[in-house]
Amino acid sequence: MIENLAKTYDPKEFEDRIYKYWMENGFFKAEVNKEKKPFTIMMPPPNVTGNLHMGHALNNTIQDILIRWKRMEGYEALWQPGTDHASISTEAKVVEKLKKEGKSKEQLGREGFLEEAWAWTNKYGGNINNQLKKLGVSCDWDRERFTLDEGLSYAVEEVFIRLYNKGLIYRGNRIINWCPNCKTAISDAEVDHEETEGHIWHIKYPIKGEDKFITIATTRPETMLGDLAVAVNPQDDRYKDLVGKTAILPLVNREIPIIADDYVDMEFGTGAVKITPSHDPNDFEVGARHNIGQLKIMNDDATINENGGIYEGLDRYEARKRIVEDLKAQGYLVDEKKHLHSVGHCERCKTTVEPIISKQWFVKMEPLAKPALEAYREGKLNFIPERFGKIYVHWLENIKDWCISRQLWWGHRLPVYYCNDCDEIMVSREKPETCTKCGSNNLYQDPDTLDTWFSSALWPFSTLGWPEKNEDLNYFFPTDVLVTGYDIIFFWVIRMVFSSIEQMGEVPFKDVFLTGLVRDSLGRKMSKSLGNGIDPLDVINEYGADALRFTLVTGNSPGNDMRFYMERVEANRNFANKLWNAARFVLMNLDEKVAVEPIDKSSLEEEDRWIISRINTVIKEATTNLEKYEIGIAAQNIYDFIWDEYCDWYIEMVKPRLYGDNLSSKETAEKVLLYVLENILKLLHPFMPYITEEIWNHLPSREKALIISDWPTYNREDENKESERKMSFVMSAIKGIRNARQEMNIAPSRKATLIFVTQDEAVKDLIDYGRRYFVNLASADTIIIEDDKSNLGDNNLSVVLDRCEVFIPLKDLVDLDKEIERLEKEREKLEAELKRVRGKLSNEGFLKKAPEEVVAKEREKLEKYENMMDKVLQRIDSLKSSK
RNA sequence: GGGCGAUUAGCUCAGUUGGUUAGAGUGCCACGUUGACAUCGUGGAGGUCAUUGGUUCGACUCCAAUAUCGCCCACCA
Repeated sequence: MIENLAKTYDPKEFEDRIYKYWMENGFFKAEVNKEKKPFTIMMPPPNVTGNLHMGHALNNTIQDILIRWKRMEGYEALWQPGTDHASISTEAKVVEKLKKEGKSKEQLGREGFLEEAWAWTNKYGGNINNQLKKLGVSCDWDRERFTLDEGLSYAVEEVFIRLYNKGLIYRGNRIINWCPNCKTAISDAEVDHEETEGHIWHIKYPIKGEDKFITIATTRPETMLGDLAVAVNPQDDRYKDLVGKTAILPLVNREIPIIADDYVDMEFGTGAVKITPSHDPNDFEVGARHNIGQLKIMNDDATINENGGIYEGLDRYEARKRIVEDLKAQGYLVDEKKHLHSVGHCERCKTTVEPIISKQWFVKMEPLAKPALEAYREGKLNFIPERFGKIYVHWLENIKDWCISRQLWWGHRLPVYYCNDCDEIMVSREKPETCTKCGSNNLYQDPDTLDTWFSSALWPFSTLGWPEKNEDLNYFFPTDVLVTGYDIIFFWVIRMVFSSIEQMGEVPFKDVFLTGLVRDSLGRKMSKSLGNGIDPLDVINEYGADALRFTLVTGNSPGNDMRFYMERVEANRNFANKLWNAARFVLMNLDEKVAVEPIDKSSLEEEDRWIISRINTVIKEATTNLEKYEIGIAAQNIYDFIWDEYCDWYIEMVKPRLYGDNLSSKETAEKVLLYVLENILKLLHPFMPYITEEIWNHLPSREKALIISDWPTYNREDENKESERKMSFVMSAIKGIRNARQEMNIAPSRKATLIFVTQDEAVKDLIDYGRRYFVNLASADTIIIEDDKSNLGDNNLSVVLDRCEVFIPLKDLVDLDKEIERLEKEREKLEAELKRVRGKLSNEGFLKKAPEEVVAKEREKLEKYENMMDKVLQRIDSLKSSK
């Protein structure tokens, strides 16, 4: 008897202790080891000041499963952790904090603000890592990186400079998305489009020198203050004679040309479009083609600027209202209709984005997108599930240049300097002494910082020390798999791919595993504003990290959203408890000396061979499924085996041996129980690392920690189909007997004689051999085997099996009518089956074209069912006639 | 306007290349405290796999339409 486990599973008692044990022993560490193959995963860096939510819990659980499994398989497994500075989001939080203190960014100045931001980062920066630790993640914490680290910042500058020198980064005056609340430019990817109910107004512009008008349509009338032309389609007969003439902008009285451009859709609106080149991307293009100049009419906070005349100072929506009123009053408003259209919002603060002309820095995307597309087409990059490949391709094929400058302070400042005297641009890591063009020493650095995603795009190699050439980079890069949410493909996945190809010459990872969203029980997105978020830490606290992890990876296939139910967590906690108690049972019955002895195969009994064969198959199935990233199915394989086969059948079958007098048989049972338990713990470890390690630590046979033990492998010689067939007969007999007894309401405590009637010698042997199964599991006291049933009376329950009938004499308890009714139900079931099988076998096409083995299987079924049907009918007749 | 996903037991979901008596968890009903576990055991009820066609000897699985729901992308003022 061995030191016992606690009576009930209590994850709180050991989870933290086990995590500490792993950390103290350095099991998560990875280092260059030429003896081993590397396996690398880069953890998507969470926002440094963020908190763990279910999305993190999901993708980190998946990563941890993969890394633990590969570590056990003998790979040098590196899981690289770290955090992201999240420029716009962190800056907003700090600004808000300052606001509460009555301070502002501008008051503090850049230096002062950055001090505040670092203080904030240091205060909240550790939170998410501690939360991840609760989940059990086995990443190499010694390698933790932060996107604003010195090394990573160096990499960012390096890439910027390289791309600039290659002409892939440029500064340009173009239409960008401006967030008037965050007061910065944002990239296209950071704009969420939302269908919004607005209005469309038709406004007539007088034609100069004529008593005519041209009517345009717009959804943003305030932008007319910046109109520099009216455009029509050159094919449009309605307006042919107006092209080349001049329109007079109402309210403003500016003279603007009427131009012809293919961009205009004759079918839409009035077929005439106002052109506002500084406030609309299409108008910008049209304007450029016709060389009509620029006129910006808005400030950074979306109020009208000095170019807006009497509307100066008004907010954009106030200006819209006033302009519509004025147009109406002056008779220019022709029509006003409700109109559904898509409006861009700032992904972070939800403010309506204003397209606006601005001087910003851009990455030229086409030359970078091309090799990224090729890599995918050449199969160097796989998506799981595959369908996301299409999204990747579509985005890259339609990509536009990436606006990377942000009017923020928290982030990587552009390594760009300007000459105050001659406006020369100098890109360099350090501030140049003098202007490279005019020699002036009157230089200043660009105040802008880079898009956060510019630095995270480099994550797979910057974290390994790039641009320095080192062993780590050589060994661990490229990485093996990236696990992240599908909502981040554009922001991050694609940018890592083209950045890696550009800087490293190869893709950063082979596989991209995309997770779905974790939703609440009603299918809604978990969000702060709805207050429907479930805190993973609360769940861990109540049910343990293992139960949470199991819940997140089961009952769901890759890329699909899932609903989160506490009932499911509870069920998985119950599973952990089941395993806990099974282990407790094994240990209670295990002799310490026996535990370390090898199994003598010749002493194995039928159920031993069966369970060994079964675990062997499960090892194969689970491993294959993991290889296919079918994590949920792998988990299900293991779960079913543990609960149904190991606990419900094997442990129950083996009990008489453990309590019996045959010492050798008892010891064999102990060894097999332990052997299977060891393999169960290994298989389940990646999914439920805590409970498995805790139980493992109680096994007398353990040599080293479970986390670094060897992943089990399939052995051909352990597979035993013969034992599986035999056991499946025994189990179906037991089930049949239990079923009949319960249907007839005979309590399990009422022991009975079982009379097996069969002429099949093999079946006889098996029943004889397996007496104890029936005694223990089918409430039998005596077991009799007969050739012939002719002298058995009718006062029996009868169970029809394959090649065998069981009679249970329970004279006083058996109600004949009820028994007939029960057998009639059996008959109906068999009838349906027979009909199906006969149908198949009488179909000539089936016989001709189906594979032989499939036909043979159906023939076997037919024989079996016919045989069983005969017996059931005989029995029914016999009972009826004896009434 | 394009693209994608979902539709399977009351509920939430699996079902891996077409051949299973279509599964699980949960819920429901009945019975059960034999020393691993009531966070349990045993048995049961419950599904014409959204609809309609097609391919095939054979379709939950492949193809095409339809319907409903959801998501993503897109410059139509």
